[in-house]
Amino acid sequence: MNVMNASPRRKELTRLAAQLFVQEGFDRTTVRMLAQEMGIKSGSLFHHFKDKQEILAAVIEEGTQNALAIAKRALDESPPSPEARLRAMARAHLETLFTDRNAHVVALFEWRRLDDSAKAHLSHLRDAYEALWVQVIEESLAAGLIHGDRFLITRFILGALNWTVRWYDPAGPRTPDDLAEELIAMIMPAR
Amino acid sequence: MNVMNASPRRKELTRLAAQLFVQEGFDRTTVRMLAQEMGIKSGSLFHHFKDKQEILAAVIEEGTQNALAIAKRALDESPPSPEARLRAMARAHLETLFTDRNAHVVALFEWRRLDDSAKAHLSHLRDAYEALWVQVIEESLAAGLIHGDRFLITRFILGALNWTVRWYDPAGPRTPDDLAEELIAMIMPAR
DNA sequence: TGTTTACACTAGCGCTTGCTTGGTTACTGT
DNA sequence: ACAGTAACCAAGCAAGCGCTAGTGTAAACA
Repeated sequence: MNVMNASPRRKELTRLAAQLFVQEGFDRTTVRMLAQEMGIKSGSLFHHFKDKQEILAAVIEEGTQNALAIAKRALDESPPSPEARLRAMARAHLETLFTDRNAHVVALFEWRRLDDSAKAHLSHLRDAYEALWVQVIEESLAAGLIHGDRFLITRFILGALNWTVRWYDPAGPRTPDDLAEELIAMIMPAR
Repeated sequence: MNVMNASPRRKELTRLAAQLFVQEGFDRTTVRMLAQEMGIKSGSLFHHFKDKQEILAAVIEEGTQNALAIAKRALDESPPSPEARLRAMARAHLETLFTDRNAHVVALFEWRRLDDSAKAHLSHLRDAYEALWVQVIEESLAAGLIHGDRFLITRFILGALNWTVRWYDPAGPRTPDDLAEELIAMIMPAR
């Protein structure tokens, strides 16, 4: 087997796997389907990945790392005001869903299929991403921009954003920025 | 096979199935697991249900019907003010998640596993439930209680509420009513 | 030039899956 | 007493599953 490196071939395979996992779900996606999508036979798959689990972990790792990178960059480029930073995070979240939708959806809805060791490894990445949100929300609370329970507000906002993958249509009239704008407006009292 | 009636035995089996579907997911729940949980052999299962799909449909139908009934009752018993009705809907939604969690979670996360005909049949129920939300939100908009895009606000609120199944712990310090209170406070400007 | 490495193939093993079949038991109304 | 019926069981089939073993080949490296 190839070592667990990030060969370009492996990256492409991961991208294709993400697409299939979204279409069919992890359990219903067979190694034969994955292989066919990749233009090889099912046996050859195990040259690139130790087992099916590892493909899932690779998909989720890439998606989360991507989301983290985009969010960090958005915060760096944002004006320092709490409101601007809040808006930047919401935009970044939805931008990820737009450009890297497959991996993100898999991360959200197939997380429980990971085995324990993969979960342990990847939950750090996830926590790092959530920590960005907690920080930005705390700044907004401190500035009196929003009010309420820090924990609940974080969950509600992330819930509203994550759920967008269930109904948002990129081909529709609304841009991701429209959504971000509306969400911020909804949670900020009187402006 | 038993006709598709609602025999008491079938109801109990549906309840147990919901629990397993939540624990393991639909695909990973085998008919043998279901049968064992029910204290019968796997073959006997097909006396009560035509196939595995039908079990899923039964679970989702019951869950949605329950949610609809609870929400309707909550609205009937609520004071007529838009704010009270909004709060009543949020409470009802979370109450459903608390008392009938399994069926609700299955409805949310295993919907795609339904075949087309079941989807067509059940989506009417789903739409009826969402219509209640749209109505209440429209009343709040008309009363100037909240502002913004009707469609987006509905989606954001339902997203935030649905996502609670991912983190809310009924054994924790917060009651469902606490959550409802906080959510309403979050989206209502200045009070 | 000879050796290694990356990548793919063929073939199939051992197991699990959803579901069927044919028969048995216990109860119910006539 | 007897037919009908709901509920179950034992046994197993056909298909599909993840994964392995052994081999071939072309390019890269020594």
